[in-house]
Amino acid sequence: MFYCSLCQASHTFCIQQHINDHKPVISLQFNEGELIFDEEQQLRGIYFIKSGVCKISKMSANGKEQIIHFLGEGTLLGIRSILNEETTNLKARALTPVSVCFLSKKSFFEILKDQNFIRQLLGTFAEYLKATDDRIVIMGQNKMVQRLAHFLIKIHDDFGEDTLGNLKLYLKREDMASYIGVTIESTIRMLKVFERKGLILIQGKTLKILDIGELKNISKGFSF
Amino acid sequence: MFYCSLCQASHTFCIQQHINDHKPVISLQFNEGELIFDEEQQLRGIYFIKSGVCKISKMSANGKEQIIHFLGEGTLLGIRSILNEETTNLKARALTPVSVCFLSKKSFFEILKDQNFIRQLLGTFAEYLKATDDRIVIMGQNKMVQRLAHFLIKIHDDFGEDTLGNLKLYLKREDMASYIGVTIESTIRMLKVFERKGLILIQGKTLKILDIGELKNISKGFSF
DNA sequence: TTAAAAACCTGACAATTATCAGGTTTTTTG
DNA sequence: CAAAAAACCTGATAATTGTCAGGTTTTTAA
Repeated sequence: MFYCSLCQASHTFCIQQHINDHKPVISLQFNEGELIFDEEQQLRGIYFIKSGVCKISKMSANGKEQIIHFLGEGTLLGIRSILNEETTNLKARALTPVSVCFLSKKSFFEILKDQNFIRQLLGTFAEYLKATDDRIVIMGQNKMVQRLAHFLIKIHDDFGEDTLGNLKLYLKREDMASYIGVTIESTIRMLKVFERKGLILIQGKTLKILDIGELKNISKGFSF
Repeated sequence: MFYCSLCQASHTFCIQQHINDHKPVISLQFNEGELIFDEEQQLRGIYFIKSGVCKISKMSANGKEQIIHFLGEGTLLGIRSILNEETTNLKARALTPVSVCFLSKKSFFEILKDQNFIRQLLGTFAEYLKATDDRIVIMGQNKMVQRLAHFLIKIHDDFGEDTLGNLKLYLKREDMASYIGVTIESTIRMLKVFERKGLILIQGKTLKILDIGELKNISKGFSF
């Protein structure tokens, strides 16, 4: 993590560091719920999340939405389609107010000449691949109890708690369900089970994790 | 696709083209069923599949194996862990006799200086990412009928038919089940359903697809 | 070539998850 | 603020998939 004087934000790595005297990036803001880009769209460049959280999803042939990842600050969006010169295969929507740097395709390929940037990019890709591989394993081998427990831990680890100890990122039951790949009803029922067992506490829009150790056990298929 | 005079094989792209006067690659052979590398292993380099098919899998916390992909010729293995300087997170096992080029870490990083190679590598990563994203959607949103139909089409498209019209790649029910994320029993039962409907024909180790159009419909959740 | 091992198959039953058809509560908006 | 909309919740029931406990067939190896 380092502090970027241009972005005014802390990142694991930052496009702007590599731009130097190339084209300046454009700063864009998206409101909560706004679409950043849709599937099958022709992008003119890539997006770097400075702050906020997005959901990355894809429609199944059934017409149901599967959320692939929740991504926060320090993440690049849209590189895959820019690199392959294809339309996007995923949809990105802001879950909170989101601030991004937009970098044109041309500028991106300029930066791509920088050896340092390439290595960071390859490393990022590699990380992302590892994460998606893990996700396939979880979707394929785990029951929904485990998937929900794993999801809660992930949201806790990735986006943290507020001062009261509640999860910072609020998500609708619908989005939780779409991420873990079950129906809304099943998600609600299992959340209630977790609450009754004293693992979490739900009060309106807030969700507090009370027993992360037990949730970890559940996610691994031990107890429950 | 081009023909590589060193490998004596056709590839979409080839490491050896980029090696020039660097270290020569080592040619390795693996028998059917042999382990190429396991999880949590420290690799000394990367592998490029010249011929044959591998299964790439990962153990879930439950102790059950999830097959992530079946990979054939022209594929690179082990780059993720080399790039991140980490141990492997996946296991690679030969499903048929497999012939690979092994390229040491040092040589790999030499080649990585070549702009052409980098672009090809990034493109490959991007393709792979798209494939895994699709896989998450299928695992999350589709019932096992759809997943099995999708699997059969994929094996057909990726590895083709022999002269008699049977699938070239033979897979055990166990591996089919592990790929689609269900039990062996469920897999067997659904294959029988497909056979009774006249969509496939099973004779011993051979499996012939009779109605690929209908399988495609099923995979999309239409009929059935 | 014949045991042994591995792979394949089946049925009965249990567990998990989805569907449907309502509710209630919370949030948004005119 | 009141009405509308969205989000959340519940129960009854059905569909899907897993588990267990056997089989049979095919392949492997002594």
